[in-house]
Amino acid sequence: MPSKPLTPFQRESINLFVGAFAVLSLPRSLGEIYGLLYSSREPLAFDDLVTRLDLSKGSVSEGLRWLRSLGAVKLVPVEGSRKDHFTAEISLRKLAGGYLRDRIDPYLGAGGGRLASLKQHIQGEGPDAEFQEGRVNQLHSWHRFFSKVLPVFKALAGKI
Amino acid sequence: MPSKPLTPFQRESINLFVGAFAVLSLPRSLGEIYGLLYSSREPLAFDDLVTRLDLSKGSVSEGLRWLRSLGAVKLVPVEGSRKDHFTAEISLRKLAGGYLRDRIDPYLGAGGGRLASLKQHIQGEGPDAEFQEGRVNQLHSWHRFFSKVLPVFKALAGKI
DNA sequence: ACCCTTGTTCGATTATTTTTGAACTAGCTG
DNA sequence: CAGCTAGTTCAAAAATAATCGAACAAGGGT
Repeated sequence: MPSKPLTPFQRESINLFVGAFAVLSLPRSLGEIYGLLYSSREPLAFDDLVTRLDLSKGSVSEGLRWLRSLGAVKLVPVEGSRKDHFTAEISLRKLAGGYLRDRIDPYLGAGGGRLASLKQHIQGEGPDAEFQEGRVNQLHSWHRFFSKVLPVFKALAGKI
Repeated sequence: MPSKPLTPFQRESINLFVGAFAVLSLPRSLGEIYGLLYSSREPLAFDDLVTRLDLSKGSVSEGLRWLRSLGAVKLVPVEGSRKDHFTAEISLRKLAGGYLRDRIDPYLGAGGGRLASLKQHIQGEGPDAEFQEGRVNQLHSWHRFFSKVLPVFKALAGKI
């Protein structure tokens, strides 16, 4: 029995975020949780999420863990309740920043090492070796590009 | 029987691209195909990909279709062969542009409509309605942000 | 016209990811 | 301390996605 049915505004918001999360290949349950929190004025308790979204406790627990580690959801204390309550983080800086930090930065960070290793494996003579060097150089310039652009992106997101 | 074993340089390149594709949650086979083409000086025929990567014809066919539709791989004519031959597109502008065009732009493009629809569903009185309007306004500003920043990103990628 | 060779399509299979649910831990509360 | 309530964990189930492979076009070449 859903304790309190979702409002149309909440349902639409949830759809919108489910879609946005899907663009990043993230599971539906994350979009639902974030979407409901985003469209709710009051912080919601753990089991509001379970009952109103009709998800299992397990999904909500893991979903919240993921969203919190990203910085997309905050735990807020609620007067007179010992339940955990949550709200959506609505700073684009933190949302986008968290995603980039968790998913992109690690790969980019390891990129330098990977490129050095790739360079080790250049082999052959003449045109072959030159071709391979050209590729490695290009990968370096891609790496530099992303290393410069992503921080700028984060900074711009902070202006919103 | 693998016709011609992969060179260490090719194996490393493939790993690198498998990882990069994984960051975007794209399947391993796409990374393998792109990685091998990227690290091969000569265009490769369809069944070079099949035998050297040990993938099925089906996977290679669908993988190439996907990569081509993105603009990441080009079909090139090869003198005296009626087989299709392929090379990697190495312009970052085209790679990133193709990905954004296919995966992000459609969502962003539909975003305007979705937001208008969300606005329709605002309901309630006083603080509730104000809260919901606030959310819709914020979503609009996020939408504007991405609509401005992504083209700039594409333009910058063209400089590489 | 009839074979090859080349590549595509698409249902079946396999692998991976997501979700569930039940057992468990933590720690308040009376 | 016993009994609740709140939330986590993790193995199993369900759902989804990726890959395979056999049947099928398309279009030369002889």
